[in-house]
Amino acid sequence: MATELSRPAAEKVKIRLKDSSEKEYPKGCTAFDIARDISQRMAKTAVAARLNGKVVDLNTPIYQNSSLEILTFDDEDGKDVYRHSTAHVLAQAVKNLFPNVKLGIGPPIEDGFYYDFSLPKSFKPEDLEAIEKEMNEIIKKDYQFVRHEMQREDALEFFRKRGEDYKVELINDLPEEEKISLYSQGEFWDLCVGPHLPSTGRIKAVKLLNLAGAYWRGNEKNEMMQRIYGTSFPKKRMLEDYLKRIEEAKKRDHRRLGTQMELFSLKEAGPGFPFFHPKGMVLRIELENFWREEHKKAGYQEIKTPIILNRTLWEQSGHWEHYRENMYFTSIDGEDYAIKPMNCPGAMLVYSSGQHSYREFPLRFAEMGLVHRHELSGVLHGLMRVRAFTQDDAHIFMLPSQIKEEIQSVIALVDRIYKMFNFSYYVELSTKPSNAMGSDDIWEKAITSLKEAMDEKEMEYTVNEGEGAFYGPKIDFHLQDSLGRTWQCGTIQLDFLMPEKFNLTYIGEDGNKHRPVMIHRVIFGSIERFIGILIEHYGGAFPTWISPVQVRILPIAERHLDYAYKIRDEINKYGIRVEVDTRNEKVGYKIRQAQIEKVPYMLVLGDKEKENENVSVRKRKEGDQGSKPLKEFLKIVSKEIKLKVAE
RNA sequence: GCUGAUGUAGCUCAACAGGUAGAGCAGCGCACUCGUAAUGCGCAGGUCGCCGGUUCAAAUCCGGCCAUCAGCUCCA
Repeated sequence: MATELSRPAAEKVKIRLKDSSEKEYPKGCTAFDIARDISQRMAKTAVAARLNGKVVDLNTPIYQNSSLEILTFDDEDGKDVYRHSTAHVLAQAVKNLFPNVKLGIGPPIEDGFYYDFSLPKSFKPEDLEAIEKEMNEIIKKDYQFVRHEMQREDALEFFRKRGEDYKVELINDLPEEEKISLYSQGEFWDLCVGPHLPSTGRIKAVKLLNLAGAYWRGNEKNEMMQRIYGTSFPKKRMLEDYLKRIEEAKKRDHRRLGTQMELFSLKEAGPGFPFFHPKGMVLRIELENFWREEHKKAGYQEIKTPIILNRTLWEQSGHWEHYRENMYFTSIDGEDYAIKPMNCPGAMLVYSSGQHSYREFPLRFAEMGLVHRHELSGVLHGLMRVRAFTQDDAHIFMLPSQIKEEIQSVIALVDRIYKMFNFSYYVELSTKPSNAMGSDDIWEKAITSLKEAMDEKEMEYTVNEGEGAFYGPKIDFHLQDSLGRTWQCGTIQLDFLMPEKFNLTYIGEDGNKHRPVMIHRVIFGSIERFIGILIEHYGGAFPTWISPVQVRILPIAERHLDYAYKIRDEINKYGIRVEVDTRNEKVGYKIRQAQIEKVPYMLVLGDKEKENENVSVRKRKEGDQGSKPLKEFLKIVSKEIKLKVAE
């Protein structure tokens, strides 16, 4: 094909490249030809191409004037093609080793790929090694990935004959007019839209990571398949770096750090019911104090509602019908009671215990409410997913005309609080679920309000169809843990239904009774989950203002203990959390301990300091800061704490 | 809840092929009195997740349950 390029061809096509330069190529040339024309390096690193906006195989012939971008592993789409092709190699390897396996699907995902298989015997971890070896054989053979298009009936017949029931189901579900495409490499054929790498040999480093069950098509009513996860890279070194990164991330795991730093613990005695230890409590109380300050400033009033309430209330709120599966129950004097899974009904009762005027609106009731939810045993995860947690809740009652502005002010509060910790977050809009109460009209109205509020602020968000609460749509704020898994923290839910159910009213300008609109919202989400995220975000090295121990005094020898205690008492007077390492150890040892425990400030005290009434300051990140008068140190630390400096 | 894996001292992990448990760190004691990431010696610490079975003998083999981990489903 290289010769074709140099041969004068009758017909040419104009190709506009990524740098918006334009060049002519013979009609029918491929993206790969053009990559080769650009540079040797480009030809080597190219994995696929974007032709007029669509990602295609490198060997796709081009017959029309087009815009073309050569994709490499560094492009997100290129990465997907690379991993997707690796998934096909995985499927081929499994098929070679276990010929009676049935294939599910095998897409690329963030950081890798997976493939779902159905096989009577279950894969053992040892099998992964054998499969990986087989994959490397397939890579070595450098099979071409070849695209084939088939008539629907032929494709159905093809997979039926091979006993690939899942593929048959997939084809049957494809729209009538859709072209059916298959890809083959060597003997292996798979239903696939593509695109793919030119050949298996392009895959340079593969690693199978783990094994898990996954329901066919993500539906728990379907049979469970065996999913193999893996990843691949164009360089061995990149794979090693990736694996190292995972290892490092595991060291930041809040469950591990939480134990090490004595923040909290989880016991068999109470699965999903975390125990907070003194140091974890310090962190928690600091967060709550901060939260109270911010909410007072933002015009919220705090309330507290009971944990246990009568069944009739839950019937009224709709929880009995829509949320019973997740609730715990008890009985008192022969009557049914429920342990609250949400705070809203309590807040409704507070609202309805008096008359309200439109002049009070928006009326903001905040509540640190402890809720219990029966989560499935398999989903429990440290502090991130528990069965009892404290929501930093609020219920805001207002006029319909105040919706947009109020939602925007909650969004602003979320943003302000998250920024305190340098969190980056992403936002989802969740719409009407299948078990919802209320009419489509009301839902439509609520969803539109949320959209408008966000669009006006030019926020980026994705829409999560059918994932709203049963009483209203919501805006969700997601934060990431150390492994990049995301957890929903903040949420803003617009509710026209609860006020209806509880017959809430306010007296309007006209002197008549009207129905208020309500917002449910949390910012931390749950204090427990938020603390989990915080631990992983900072790797345990918290900003000074929330550090359980802010200053540790390290006396050099026993004779410096008295001076250490004197300094400690002095620091204590400033409300700074300080402790003395009284152990009879060398200073290097004490420093190591304090470093491991991520104490922000260490004060080394010996003869020199005692003599000059000084302290030697060491910061956990910067190291030795030299010695200075205590007063000066106090000034620096107090200011850092007061301003809540985030590192 | 489902699939797979794991469960031994406060923590991290050993104990080959059944013969009633061992190390490092942490803790405690003693000596050293020390200057910015581990001083030395000694002591103590275990219902081997729980229940049952096989066996002369079970941490080890088998069954049930519980918890944890990864993922699926679900959610703050």
